[in-house]
Amino acid sequence: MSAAFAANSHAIGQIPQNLLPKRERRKDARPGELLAAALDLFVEKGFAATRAEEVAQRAGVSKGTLFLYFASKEELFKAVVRENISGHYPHWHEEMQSFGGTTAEMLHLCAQGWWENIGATKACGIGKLMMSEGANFPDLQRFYQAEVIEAGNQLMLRIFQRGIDRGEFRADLNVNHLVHLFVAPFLFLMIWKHASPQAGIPTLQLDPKAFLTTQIDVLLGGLQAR
Amino acid sequence: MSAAFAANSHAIGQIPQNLLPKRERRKDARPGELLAAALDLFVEKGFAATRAEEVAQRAGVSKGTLFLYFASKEELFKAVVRENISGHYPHWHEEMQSFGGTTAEMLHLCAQGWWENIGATKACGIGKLMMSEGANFPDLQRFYQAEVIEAGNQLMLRIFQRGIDRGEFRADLNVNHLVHLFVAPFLFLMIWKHASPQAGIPTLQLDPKAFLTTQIDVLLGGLQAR
Amino acid sequence: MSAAFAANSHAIGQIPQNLLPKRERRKDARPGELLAAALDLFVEKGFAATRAEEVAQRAGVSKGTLFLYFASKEELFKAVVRENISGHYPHWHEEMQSFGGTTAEMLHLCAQGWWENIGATKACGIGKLMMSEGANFPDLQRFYQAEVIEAGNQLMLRIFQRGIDRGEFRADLNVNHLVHLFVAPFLFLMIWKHASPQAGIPTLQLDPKAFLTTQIDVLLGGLQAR
Amino acid sequence: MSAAFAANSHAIGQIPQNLLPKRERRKDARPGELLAAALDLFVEKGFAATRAEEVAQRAGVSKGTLFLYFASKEELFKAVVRENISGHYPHWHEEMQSFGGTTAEMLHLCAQGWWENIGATKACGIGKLMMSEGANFPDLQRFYQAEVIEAGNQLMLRIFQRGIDRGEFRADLNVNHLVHLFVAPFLFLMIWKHASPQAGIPTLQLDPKAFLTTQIDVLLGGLQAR
DNA sequence: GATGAATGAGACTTCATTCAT
DNA sequence: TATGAATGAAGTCTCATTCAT
Repeated sequence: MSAAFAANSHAIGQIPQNLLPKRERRKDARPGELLAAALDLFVEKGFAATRAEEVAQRAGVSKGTLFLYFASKEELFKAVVRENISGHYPHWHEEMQSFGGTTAEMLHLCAQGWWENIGATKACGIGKLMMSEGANFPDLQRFYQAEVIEAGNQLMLRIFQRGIDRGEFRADLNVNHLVHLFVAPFLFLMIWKHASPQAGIPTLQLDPKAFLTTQIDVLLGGLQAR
Repeated sequence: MSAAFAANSHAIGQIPQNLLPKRERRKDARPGELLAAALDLFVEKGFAATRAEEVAQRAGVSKGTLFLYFASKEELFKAVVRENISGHYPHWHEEMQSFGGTTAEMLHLCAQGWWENIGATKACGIGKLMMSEGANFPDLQRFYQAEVIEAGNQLMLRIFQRGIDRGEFRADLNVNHLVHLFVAPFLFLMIWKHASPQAGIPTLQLDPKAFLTTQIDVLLGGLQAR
Repeated sequence: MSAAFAANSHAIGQIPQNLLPKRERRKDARPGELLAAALDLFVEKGFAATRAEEVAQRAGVSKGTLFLYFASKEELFKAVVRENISGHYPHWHEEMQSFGGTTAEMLHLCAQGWWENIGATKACGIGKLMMSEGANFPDLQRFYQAEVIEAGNQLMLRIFQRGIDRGEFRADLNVNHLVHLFVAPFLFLMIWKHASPQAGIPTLQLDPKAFLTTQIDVLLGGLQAR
Repeated sequence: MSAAFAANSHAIGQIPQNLLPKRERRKDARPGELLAAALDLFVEKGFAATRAEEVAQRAGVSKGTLFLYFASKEELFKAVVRENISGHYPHWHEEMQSFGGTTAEMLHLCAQGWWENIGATKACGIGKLMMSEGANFPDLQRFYQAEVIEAGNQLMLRIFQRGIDRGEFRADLNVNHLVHLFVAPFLFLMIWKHASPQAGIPTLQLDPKAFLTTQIDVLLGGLQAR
């Protein structure tokens, strides 16, 4: 197992299309091109400062075409979030269901999967964006809270519950708190990544994967059923 | 010494005005009220999302008055930065010049001063704001880089140089790197403070002053001339 | 006679097609389906508010197909007008030419034909539409004026002239005025029909055919050559 | 009494301002100028076809200024309706309260007031506009229904009730129906007025005030308590 | 100095129309 | 012939900035 856990990198729901007639291929490719351009620009400039026309231009289409595929700038953003973040969840959930190893292994695979699919990619910038601008776009804030945060927490909740149910973890701890503890280092990495490039922040040398591994090991140390 | 180092809290350049006739006082107070309102709103909503009129309203004046004192929204922001961050530098520089203790003590006082004047105040949000929005406002980015980051680094550079010159610190290390190492925990606190309230970031219990003390002690441990 | 006068209801220029192979039939039916959909929507929502795509959808074809048959939305509207209003004129003209009865009978048959083919159908809404929106679409206004109003008036003119020529009507009246007098009740019915459903207009019980009959009889009373 | 009933023609809530400093006067005059321009254009071209910028231009101001006074095109329309139609209601209501004559006289004065303040003015076009375009702007439709139609009906309801209560009118009739009967000729005039100028509608000579008088007399004939 | 009315560039969004397939 | 993806002009609305008073 597990290879798959971490390896469906990008291209959620994208199919090789080299056999389709060109027009058709174009049609199917458009949303992807637009989503890619939008991800770039949203992460680069923020939501408010990204102009719809610029997204279209970068995707090589006209302004009108963008609105052909996405009803509004906010819907475009939601699609970017689904494509790059919450779209991974169902797959991760399946992986988890069919996983045979220990729950500790599972948590490490989660970390690896997250890093490879989100942490190390531009998708990571979306989290930072929501922190900066969320308050100005309540609809997006609600969407992100529900579709990314809550849903993500649910995913983790099940894993910790599995650990408890199988007797691997102590049963006397609040599972929600465990989730928060587990998630904290991921959030830290998200911030750290996007704080760096800009305003003169010094190196703060850090190997993210090693960092995550350490954090999880520490957590697991405290979780082990005696 | 030192009390002054940490205690010029707010109101840089503001004079107690309770003795002036009311009309006069109001007039002189205007820019201060505007700067306070602007700080609040910039930190709360970001630079782009803060409307000039709202700043004026919160300061109890009209939009026109704002532009009477500040040529543009960007200039207003610069003034806020000067008032709340770089405005401290000359004073800190003087403190440093006249300081009689060890350089290690000096660094601890720096940390304390920073925390009390910036870290614990709204000014802290400006750093986060520059990280989020800096890229969209190159002029501000340049200004902040020069007036806050470079100037701050110069300040620290002189302190470390003093330590080396006085034989307190090892002389075989790159002083710039030392500055970066020293500054990193401050940046971390800045991020940590502004990451919390919003999108589901968990508590991450942390006593900032103790955290800074520890970080500096660790650094000093490695710096001590043998 | 006369049956024909009143009975070519809809489907001007439409041919029974049940014997053709399906593909062919569809092809030829296209414009008719589009015209029907367009009539519905124009009457329902007005000219400006009717979107071309919606017309196409309701006709079960794509937007492109609509523009294959009609060069523009305005041309589509003109075609609707021809199909449903002015398209009747040639036929009515022929009826008139070959009609053997009195001119008074003729006028009553006109009223009946108008009511059955226009007044009682959706076509009636086109008149109201031109009253509401005509001013915003000068090209349509001109077209309607010429093709529907002027041409219709010509038709009536000939009838009244026939009455005069045949000594049935007084010869000392301005024929144009007679036409206007005759047409007024038709306009009234057009307005009345489309004013009702909406903004609180009360029932105003009215039997349109009886109303027309009465109006014409009154007119004829004044027209009779002594 | 009664003069006032019919004579507050236009200028609801407008005060002679020749004594105010020019700037102030300007400020207060703007909304009125914009409302006048908007009334003209809405009646002339309809709601959808009227561009905000055109309204501003005709009022001699810029696009931005319009939105300074009216939050949206729909709000502008509502303000036009209030200024020209429902704004009269409170005054009419007071007139009615303090009126000493018979209810029949009252109804005639209503008709006169309506004709002078609405029927004979551009305000009359608003009714026609709502009939044509209301369906496309549900929010306006609701507003108009509540603020103009329902409120107007309430006004009339009280009058008829007064007639019944004072024994002037038969008590065995549904008062709502009476209101509808009374209102019908007003609606007819509204339509009639706006049907004429455009698509070649013939003269249909009609003296509106005489028409209203006749209609009301007929109604009163049927209403008289025996 | 202070005001706040006025401006207009610029953003999002709609939709008739085109055109490659 | 039929499609439907693509376009871009045009419309509504926002807001930093100006300026007469």
